[in-house]
Amino acid sequence: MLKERTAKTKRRLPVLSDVARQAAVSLTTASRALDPDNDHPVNGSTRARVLAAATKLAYQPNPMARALRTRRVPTIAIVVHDVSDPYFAEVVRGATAAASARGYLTVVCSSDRDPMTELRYVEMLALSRVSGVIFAGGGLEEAHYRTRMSAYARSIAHYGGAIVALAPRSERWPAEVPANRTGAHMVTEHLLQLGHRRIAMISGPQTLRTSGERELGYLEAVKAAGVKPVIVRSDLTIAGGAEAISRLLGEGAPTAVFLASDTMALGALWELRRRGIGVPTDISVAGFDDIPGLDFIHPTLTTVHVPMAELGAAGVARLMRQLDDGDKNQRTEIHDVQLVIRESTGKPNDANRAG
Amino acid sequence: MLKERTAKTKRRLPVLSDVARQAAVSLTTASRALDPDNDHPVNGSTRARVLAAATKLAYQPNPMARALRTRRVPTIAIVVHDVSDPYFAEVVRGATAAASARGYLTVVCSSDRDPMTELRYVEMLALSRVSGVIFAGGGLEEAHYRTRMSAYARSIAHYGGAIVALAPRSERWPAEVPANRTGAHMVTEHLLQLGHRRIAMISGPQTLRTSGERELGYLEAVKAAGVKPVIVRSDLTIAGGAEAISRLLGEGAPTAVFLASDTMALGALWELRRRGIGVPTDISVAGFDDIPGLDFIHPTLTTVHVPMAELGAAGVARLMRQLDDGDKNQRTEIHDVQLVIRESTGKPNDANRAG
DNA sequence: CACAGGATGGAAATCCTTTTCCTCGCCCAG
DNA sequence: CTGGGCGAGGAAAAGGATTTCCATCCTGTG
Repeated sequence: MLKERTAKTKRRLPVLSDVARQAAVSLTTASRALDPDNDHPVNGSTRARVLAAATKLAYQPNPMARALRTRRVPTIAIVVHDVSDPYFAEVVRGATAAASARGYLTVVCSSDRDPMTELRYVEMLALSRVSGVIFAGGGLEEAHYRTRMSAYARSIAHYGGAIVALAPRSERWPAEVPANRTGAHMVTEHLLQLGHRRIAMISGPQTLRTSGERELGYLEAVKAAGVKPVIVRSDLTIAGGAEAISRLLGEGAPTAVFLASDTMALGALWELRRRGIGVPTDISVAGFDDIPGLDFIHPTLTTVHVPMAELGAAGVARLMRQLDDGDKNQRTEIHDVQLVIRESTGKPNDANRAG
Repeated sequence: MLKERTAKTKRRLPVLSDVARQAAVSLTTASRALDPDNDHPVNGSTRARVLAAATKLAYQPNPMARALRTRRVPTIAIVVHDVSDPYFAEVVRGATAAASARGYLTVVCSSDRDPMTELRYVEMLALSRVSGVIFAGGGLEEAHYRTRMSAYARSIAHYGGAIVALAPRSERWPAEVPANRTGAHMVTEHLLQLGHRRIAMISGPQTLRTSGERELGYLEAVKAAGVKPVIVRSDLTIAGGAEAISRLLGEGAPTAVFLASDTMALGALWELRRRGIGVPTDISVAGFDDIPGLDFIHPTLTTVHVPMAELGAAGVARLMRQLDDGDKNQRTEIHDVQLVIRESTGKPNDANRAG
């Protein structure tokens, strides 16, 4: 007897049955008294007794037992292309903060832009029955990717998990995305107003819808101004930006370049400096996203500000609405972006204007 | 009958009892056959039958049920000061990749350097019974922080969870840390060899052991060279770096500054440019960590390379050794660092050398 | 020939909540 | 006066694996 008590006191964490015993009620009543969402009536004084017992024992429900029964775990996941990419890092920061404020933990899955890795992650997530999954990046188009992904998505939806995208995707998922087209339009307009007439765009892979939307904004702006559009595409990486700008230089080089992401712009600036081409004196450069630290490069980069952390938080909020209110809204919410003018864009110089 | 079969086929995921039935064995045997670590003997042909049934049904064990029974979840956590800080982002990338290779998901907790937030996270983690927790940053010294943290750590250890630190901490946890002292010594030595005699250090908060170790390396080097040490401290942020360097300028300003982190160095470079002070012509600047992107700032920053992703992966490996082999080793493993010389450090100019 | 002990398999307990289904009074309308 | 319905509470099932404990059947040994 004494031994048993000692063992209990020392070793085990308090469980619901301890609370029930302490409050002299059944497990059922204890559970109901502690769950504010339960609609079964519980007498006020009984509830108070249970609550007191729970407090006294410092009882915390066991998440695993609860998860097993409710088939849902108080955890969400966010799938990104690369956590160490500043864009995604910011989104993750916003999402984890918003999730933890609601008592959820956040699993981060960094696919390194590999479709197989991403699929493997999503399979693990579906199996783990996470409450929701946020896809922060666009879809990685590839042979079996789409079919397998939609199968996993169905399985997640099937057990009641929610899904939200933070970038335009071919799947019809609820989404919170930045105003890609408007932003691209704004930055192109900015270059036009500076007097540029030869404005090229360096975009990401054609399979990425984000790239497509940004191209659209660019195209609208240049066409409206009667300027001939020039688009080259490359990887959304530093190396990709460097490689792409090389292709544009030489005969008939543009006087301004708009890159579909700041990461690529970093690569372009790097390559231009390597070649001794002045920015913005010889060529103006603009990016997109406004990742942190753009004030510390040289020259500081003109870009379009995307509210990254806000997107992450909005994704979590959307997830929670689906989970709590059964929100079935599939609409894509657009988040405003802002033009940020820094040093890397300026008027075209005479030689270029003449050429 | 038919209805039952339909329901089974359509709706539910296969569970162990389905496999057992299919293979005509008991639940017990099915479980044992599927678990390679189980030492209870199972007949070869029986095992084959179970395996075949599992494959045929595409059976995957339910992680929640398993977690409830084994009191452990196939998830680890990493606690960082700020996920969007490039240093931590890299560590997280390394850790998540290593964890997923072992079938573990990774929860990321970004404390924003707030002790209360961090404690709240760790409480959630302990409650969730994550298999292990990696503390990537140093301890946030504060009133109740240490006692509460050690209480949570005990509770984690109590249920069999593992803990690893990736920075020196007051708690005696197994740790994988960079060679802070050696690195600081190397970079200070580099400045001495360039001919600098007035070398100041801008360090982080005195409570952070990482700062302390880096100060030690600096002190050893300057003292050995007969140079007077000057240390000022500030926050490990961009703003902190900018603020600290302002304090050093003016009368008797140093000709070289070593900052305890690249983030601070970014702030210092920013402030120096704002004041029109040339780097490295007027003053040499060196950082620590070698966060990604240092090639894109101007001037590129001399620093000490810390293998961030490798630290994250080593942390996971260490966790796994504790979990699998019961490794009780509490030692601190030191990871080599490397001096990376870039543009921000150079010989002191004559005016300074004279002054 | 008897028996210790290993190989093999199964029944049932366990992990801890949540959630059916039931009771049991009691009050009110018909 | 009686059946319907509501407030309150409980017993037991469910959720899906792992892990005791046995129960057999063999085989080698003394």
